[in-house]
Amino acid sequence: MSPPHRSAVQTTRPTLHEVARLARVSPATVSRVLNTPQIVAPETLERVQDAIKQTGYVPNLMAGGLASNRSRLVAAIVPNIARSIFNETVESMTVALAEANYQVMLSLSGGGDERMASVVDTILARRPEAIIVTGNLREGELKRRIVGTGATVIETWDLPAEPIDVAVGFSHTAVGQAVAQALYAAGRRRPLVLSTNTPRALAREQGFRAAMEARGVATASAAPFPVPTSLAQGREAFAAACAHGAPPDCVFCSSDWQAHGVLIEAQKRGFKTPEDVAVFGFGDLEFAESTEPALSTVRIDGAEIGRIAAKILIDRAAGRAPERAVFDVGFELVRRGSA
Amino acid sequence: MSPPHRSAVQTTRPTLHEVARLARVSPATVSRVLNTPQIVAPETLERVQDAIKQTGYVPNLMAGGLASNRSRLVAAIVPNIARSIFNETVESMTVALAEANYQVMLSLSGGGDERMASVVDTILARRPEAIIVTGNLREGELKRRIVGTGATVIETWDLPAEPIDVAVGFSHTAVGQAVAQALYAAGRRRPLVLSTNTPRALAREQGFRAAMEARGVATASAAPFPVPTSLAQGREAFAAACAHGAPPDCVFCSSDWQAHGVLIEAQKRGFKTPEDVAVFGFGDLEFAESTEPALSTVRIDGAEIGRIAAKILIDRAAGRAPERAVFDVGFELVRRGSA
DNA sequence: CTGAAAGCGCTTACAG
DNA sequence: CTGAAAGCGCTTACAG
Repeated sequence: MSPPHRSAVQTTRPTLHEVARLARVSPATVSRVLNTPQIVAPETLERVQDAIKQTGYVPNLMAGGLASNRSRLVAAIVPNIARSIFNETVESMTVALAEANYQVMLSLSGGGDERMASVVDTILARRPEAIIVTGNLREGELKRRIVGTGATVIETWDLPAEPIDVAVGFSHTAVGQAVAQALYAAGRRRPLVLSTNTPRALAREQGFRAAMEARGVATASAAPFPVPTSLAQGREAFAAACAHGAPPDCVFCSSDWQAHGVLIEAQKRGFKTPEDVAVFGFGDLEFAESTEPALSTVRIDGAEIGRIAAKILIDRAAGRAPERAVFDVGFELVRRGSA
Repeated sequence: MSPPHRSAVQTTRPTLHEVARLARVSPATVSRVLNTPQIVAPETLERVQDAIKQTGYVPNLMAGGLASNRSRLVAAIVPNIARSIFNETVESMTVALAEANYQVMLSLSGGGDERMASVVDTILARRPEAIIVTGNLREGELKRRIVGTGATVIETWDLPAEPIDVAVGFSHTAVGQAVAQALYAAGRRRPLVLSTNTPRALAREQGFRAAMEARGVATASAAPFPVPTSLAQGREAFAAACAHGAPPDCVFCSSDWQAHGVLIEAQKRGFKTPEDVAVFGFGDLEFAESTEPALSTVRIDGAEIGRIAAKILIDRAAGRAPERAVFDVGFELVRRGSA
């Protein structure tokens, strides 16, 4: 991909050998300066570092990774990045891993099973030392392929009963229960749940429904929406709910987007929030505190999930096993004006 | 990072040599099957492909990249991914490049100049064949280092007067002018502009201001906000504008987020939109059509920017120079209820 | 159409 | 603390 019309440009980079020659040491010593500086003599160190600066040398990590069998690469598989709740996790993990000289390869799994298969091949071809999964890694061939690599596998944003390796997340069922309890305590008896077609959103719905049922309250639900969620889904669902008999007196949404949509539609239809209808979101996205009224929601510390994942990886690289197989970061109910 | 407590697991992957042995061909032939299948005999092809399937062989791209001096890697530098307007561009580029067997490395430049420097080193260490920049690549050392690699450099989301190499974007000045013209034509004479501290947002503001001035109208502006933008910024800015004498009769925001915030705050203060105050956003984010009233805004085809960037890279890899140095994807004024 | 051989730029026991 | 040497897993002229 080197541009033909610029082929005259000097494009060959200095190698470790050239640095070694300039510093009058062996290539091995330059390698040590780069990777284990503490074991090289101070004067040598300085001479080599000068040579590195002088030549503008940047190590070739393809060569380094091949020789050392350590790619210093972590693969993160997410459904998408356009409007993803996982982005904060990926971002904080990327920053934390960068300090340990690891780089994150983002891979998009959205777009169906065929794409997922080629995504996995593409990932494995780079020999990542760890693979972070958000969303679902379904059973089967792919999972077996990934596990077979021996790489650390971290599942995030959920607490699987049987983690593949290590998991960092929280209980979606518990979230549903907690919201149901709060809404019940506030006197709500005609709940509506908006869900999506993901296992985690469905787990929240189940938790909610079970907790309401235990209190003798039946829960209505809208057909699961596709992800990513949207304002439009919330508006649409609330409008539909109003069309069928008695409107709900509270709505538990599967995202703050949907919840904001419910807020807008309810207001347009003359409902007062929270008096006539209480609204609960999920995610505590940045805008949640700025809606009118401000959104009550469930806060997940996505950045913390990323930080913990990074720590696990770094510890493993240093030969320390993780303290446990499952890390529960919990969640927090944030009560604001809408419920 | 191989987990100590699982060290008994078979973690060595099959190599190209083993595939070759199984298929009873030379390693070179296996390599050809992988990279230039059209030049190998049909029976040989089949035998090798069987062996690949049987062994579950996945090529090692560190080795391949080292040997061929082609990393098949494209670096994308973005400020952040948590709430970034560039994500659609990155996503569409990633998908388009995947089909050509290129992988995108996402790098986060946010967090100041020191981080940017180490980000660039990290990128260069992987020897990407191309580097995509969104946001700003300021002059100086870093830019020189990047250009020095000989990699294709694509600047996106703007039309620089002197592109480093190739640029894909649109004119922010023209956007500002177009919005000003539309608002003026709608009879608005007390405009307010909300901007951010980025060169592109400032260019839009300048374009807007100049176009209004040419029509004899002065433009008020709020102090530039930091990115990423938010609902809160819009609410705050509109509240502040109302505190100082005559409120604006139209607001041009630097994002749909801000615009939505203005909508909310205006409504809360009893303003009618668009009668009392017209609101224009920027970006045509997914939620823009679902606000109340629906948001008038400027649509940018971010995915198209990504697709064009991918095409340029693929063409270059095939030895075809891009048709031109600057690709203008334009923009579209989307008139909905708010202006 | 296929193979033998050299080499890509590093790292890492091993020896001193 | 440092160097010589082998090797990581591929690709690619070159020769046939």
